[in-house]
Amino acid sequence: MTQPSSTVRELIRQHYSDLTQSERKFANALLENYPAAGLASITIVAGQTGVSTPTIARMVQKLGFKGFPQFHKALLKELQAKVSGPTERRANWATEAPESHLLNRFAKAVTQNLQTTFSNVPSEAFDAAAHLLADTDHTLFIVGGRITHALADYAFTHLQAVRPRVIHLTSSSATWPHYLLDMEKGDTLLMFDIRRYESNLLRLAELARERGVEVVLITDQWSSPVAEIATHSFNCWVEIPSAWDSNVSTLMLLEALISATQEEAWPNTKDRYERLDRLFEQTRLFRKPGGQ
Amino acid sequence: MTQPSSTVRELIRQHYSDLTQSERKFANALLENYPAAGLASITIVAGQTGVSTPTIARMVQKLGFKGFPQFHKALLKELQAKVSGPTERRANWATEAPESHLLNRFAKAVTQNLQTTFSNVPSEAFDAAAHLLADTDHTLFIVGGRITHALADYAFTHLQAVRPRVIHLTSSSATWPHYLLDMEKGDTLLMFDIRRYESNLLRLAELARERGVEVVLITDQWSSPVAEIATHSFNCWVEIPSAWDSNVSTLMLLEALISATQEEAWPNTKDRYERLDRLFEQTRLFRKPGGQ
DNA sequence: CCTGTTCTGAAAAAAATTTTCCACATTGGC
DNA sequence: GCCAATGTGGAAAATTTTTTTCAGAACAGG
Repeated sequence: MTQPSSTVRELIRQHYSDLTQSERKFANALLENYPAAGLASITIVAGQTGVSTPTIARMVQKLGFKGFPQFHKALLKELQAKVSGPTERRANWATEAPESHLLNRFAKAVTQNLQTTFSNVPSEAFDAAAHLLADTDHTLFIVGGRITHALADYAFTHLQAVRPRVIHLTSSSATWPHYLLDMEKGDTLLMFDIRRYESNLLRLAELARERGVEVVLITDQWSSPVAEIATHSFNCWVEIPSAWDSNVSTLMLLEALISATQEEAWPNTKDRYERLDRLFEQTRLFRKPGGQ
Repeated sequence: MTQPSSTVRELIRQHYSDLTQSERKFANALLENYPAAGLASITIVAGQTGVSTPTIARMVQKLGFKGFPQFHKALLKELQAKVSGPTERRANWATEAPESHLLNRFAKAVTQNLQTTFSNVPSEAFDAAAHLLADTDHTLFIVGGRITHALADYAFTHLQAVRPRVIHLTSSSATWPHYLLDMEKGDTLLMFDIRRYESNLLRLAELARERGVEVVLITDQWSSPVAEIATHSFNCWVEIPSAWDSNVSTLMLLEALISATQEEAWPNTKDRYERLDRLFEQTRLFRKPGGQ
């Protein structure tokens, strides 16, 4: 029996791991268009999702409802409570929180940043940079600054899964000379430098350049001084109403780059991914995936 | 025939004078609880209003619908449009690259994720979580998984600037017992766990909980098992057309949380920020900012 | 008080929706 | 590569919903 306190949304999350592929298809559709996507008849709902009616029927039973009508009723009750509850206006995209809530202000700023960042990425440079990152004939070095260290770490984790010969320069610049020693012509250095730009990153870039290393730079909208010597550099809009900078757009660009790199290197990467999966399986560090 | 532009609400106003007493009873009930009161079956709707089914059927025909099902569909469409409405404007924000370019496909997916994530954040839980993170009377522990380690790192770097008593649990779970030793009732543990969920994180959360530690969880749309014991948990939409998951929305939620934390702790934080600035100045690790 | 009109809801008929059953397809293990 | 187990959708059966019909109630006006 469905507990009175739990919303359908919660029920879906609770039972998500029990759901089959087709059932998840509906679950996702519903969560993305909640609750409207579940309020039509089971026939229509199934048609919109692209699955059969029995699939929907089975799924709502898994959630604990006796049948689709009961599920329908539950959704409706939630909708009723929501509308009559606080104030109706959920006009803008956001939570039920008022316009002035930090969440909404934040959403606005971040969206703006993403949009500007995207419309300023030159696609040829992007493709070229992805090509460099996918070049397994040479070594790829990654380095970040004080804040961007975490981004470099993220890039390293993913790129290491995609290709061999990836090296993460630890944040302590004292060790950098050791890495420089191993850099060769044709290697690539992926750098992150957003304000306050760090002088030792500039020094590192200069020395790498002298060795014939290609430098790919991800920086903010004002451009780090490294941009002048980088092979490719990308600007990310980072300003938010706060004392520090947002790295959401930076991460998005990075992920897009990783994705492009992966696409380019796919034939090799696929095998690598599967091996990685098996290794994780063996070390039993991870449970079976909850997701698909 | 129902005009495509007019809402049911408008139709009711237009035809109100044609309606009989019983019909108005339903019209009022619907307007007061719009649109939920009209989205159940005609039988239920009639029952709730205290009139008979033929009355409802006659009325929706007066409004211009062919039958109740068509009326139902119109209401549903309005609801759907309302939710997805203002955000739909993804316009032509993108680079000069063609629609099919990876950059644009990526932008689309990420935007969708951000939007869905945002509209699923419960603002009370958000505020409550920020309150926990800002509580300097207790220690704040931060931990992430294999991929989310970078996010935990990012959170640590920022929160450490905001407040004292922040501890980052290194990714090696072998050392976690040491940290558990120091956890006390009222402390907070900020966790990141996206699929594939890691069983040692669940164990850690359980042990922390036993010690009376508040657990704030940031997870994906399918929810880590930790969610069941967490004090507050937040779902981030992470799916992109790729073999791995995007953490853009995760980072956004994290940054929003940090921002809220900072706002809450500001009187104390301000001084802390200024001291940090002076320290950086002294160690000369950083140049003067290039930005504003 | 009667009559004609309008309104209303019970009940039957019609039209759907939902559920059940079963065969086919797909997946994962050996 | 085969077999068992599981997942999926078509189609019929069961159920519910919607519509229609129609008889009686309410009301206004004479």
